[in-house]
Amino acid sequence: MILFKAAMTVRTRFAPSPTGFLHIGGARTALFSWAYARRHGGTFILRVEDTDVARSTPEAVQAILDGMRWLGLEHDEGPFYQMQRMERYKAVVAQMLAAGSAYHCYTAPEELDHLREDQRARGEKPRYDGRWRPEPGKTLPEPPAGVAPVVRFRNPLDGVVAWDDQVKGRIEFANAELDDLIIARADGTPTYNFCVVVDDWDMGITHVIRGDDHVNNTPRQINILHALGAPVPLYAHLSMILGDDGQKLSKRHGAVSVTQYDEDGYLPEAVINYLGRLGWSHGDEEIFSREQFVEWFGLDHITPSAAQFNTEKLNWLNQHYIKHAADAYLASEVARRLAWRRIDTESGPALERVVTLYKDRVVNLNELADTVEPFFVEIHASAEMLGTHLTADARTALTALRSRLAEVEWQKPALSAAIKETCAALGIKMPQVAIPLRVALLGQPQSPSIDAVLEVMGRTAVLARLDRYL
RNA sequence: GUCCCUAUCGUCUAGAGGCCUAGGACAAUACCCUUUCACGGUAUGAACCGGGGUUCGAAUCCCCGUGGGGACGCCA
Repeated sequence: MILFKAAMTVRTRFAPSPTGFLHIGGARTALFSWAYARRHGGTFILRVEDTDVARSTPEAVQAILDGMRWLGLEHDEGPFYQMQRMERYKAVVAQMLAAGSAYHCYTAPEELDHLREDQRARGEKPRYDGRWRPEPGKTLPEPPAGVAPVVRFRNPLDGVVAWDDQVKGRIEFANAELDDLIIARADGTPTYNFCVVVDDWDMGITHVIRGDDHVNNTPRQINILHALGAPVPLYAHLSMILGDDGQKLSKRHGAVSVTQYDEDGYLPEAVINYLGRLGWSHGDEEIFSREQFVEWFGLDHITPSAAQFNTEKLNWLNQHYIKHAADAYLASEVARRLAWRRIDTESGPALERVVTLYKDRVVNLNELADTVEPFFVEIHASAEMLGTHLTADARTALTALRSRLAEVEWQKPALSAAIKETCAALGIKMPQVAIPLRVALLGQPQSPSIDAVLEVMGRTAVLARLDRYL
């Protein structure tokens, strides 16, 4: 059987409006759209919905692009900017006006406000009453002089609009619930619901994957598509992501940029994995790479209900990815972070070796940078720490150890033996020398295996640091 | 108010009428490992919102409540 591949090619899009950074909810929507296109060998399109001139900014566009790049969600086409497609929208509006599927409305905004107030007072759903809608046999009011009209879509009066939502199942709306929405403002600029329809049509979008706050827009968009004689794409509405506290995420409450996760020490692999698992599942699978996710991803098995963000689980994944990351990769991440602190990692022990020591002991990259830092800067234990750990007995032990360290072969087994011999000679236990040694070298009583620390730090640095206290 | 969506452990979820004594993961607790702190391992507690149906049988299907969310803009 021969299939028309071109006709079946999946085309998805991510269409953020540049009024702020890319937050976690938008990132998941982008991830799912991207993954769906990748899964089916399709095309992923980035479209910037910047028709709200008052609130859109170039900085926000850049922030979104940065977020996408950090997550590794590369688009195949675009970014397209709606502001650059004005001519096309205006042409379609003119076409609809000519065809009678849209009409001019001269109702002033204040009049609309009154109308809505009255309707609410009566317990009705606020909506435009169709006073300028042309009907056979109906006499329209005389257009007021000097008033620029808006253009409204002539929505069907009865019947239902329905679609099989790919995540929520069949959804139906009675046309009677829908009013005639404005598709072009008085100044001639088109509005959101209209631009989306024209763009999705022009760009050949086959699957609209977006946030579930758009469910109510869908029937209107479908009606416009019908009026235009355009094909109706498949819709998949993703439920929202709630904050860690179960509250809705908003700019004022909890919403942060995905790039903030970078600054906070998260690996993009961990964020992708976490987001992929939030609201989607593949049986009991918890840990999967970006590639594995793409291979498994589908629109079925997406949860229709809202999900609460859980930082603990993200941390767990981040820890996992750090533990399993290549040392060179980790070293470059840590170097970048230490550079933020103006710490030079070029001199001193090989960063990769230090990172190896700590990678399975931390949950994020900043913490890794914290633990690695003492290897590259002169650190001094606090007076309290010294008082507690560098007692007279401890100094005696360290002095004894120092003479062995001065000549021992600088390899873990020999270093370990030197410590054990010192303990045996003095009749003390391991911790009695290992802990003061940690404090002297790193300024803190915990560290990985002390022999490993010695080996990586190097003889010169170890002896120099010890001598400060002996 | 009206319309739309939604409901399994604290959290993310598995579950497509019998496989469910409801599984996994995070988190929690306990123990083990250990030169410290972690890591790791083992174990334990923890859920089908309520009420009606349908059916021999319901976490799964239907209806009604209730809770939660979204929308009702010349915002997107």
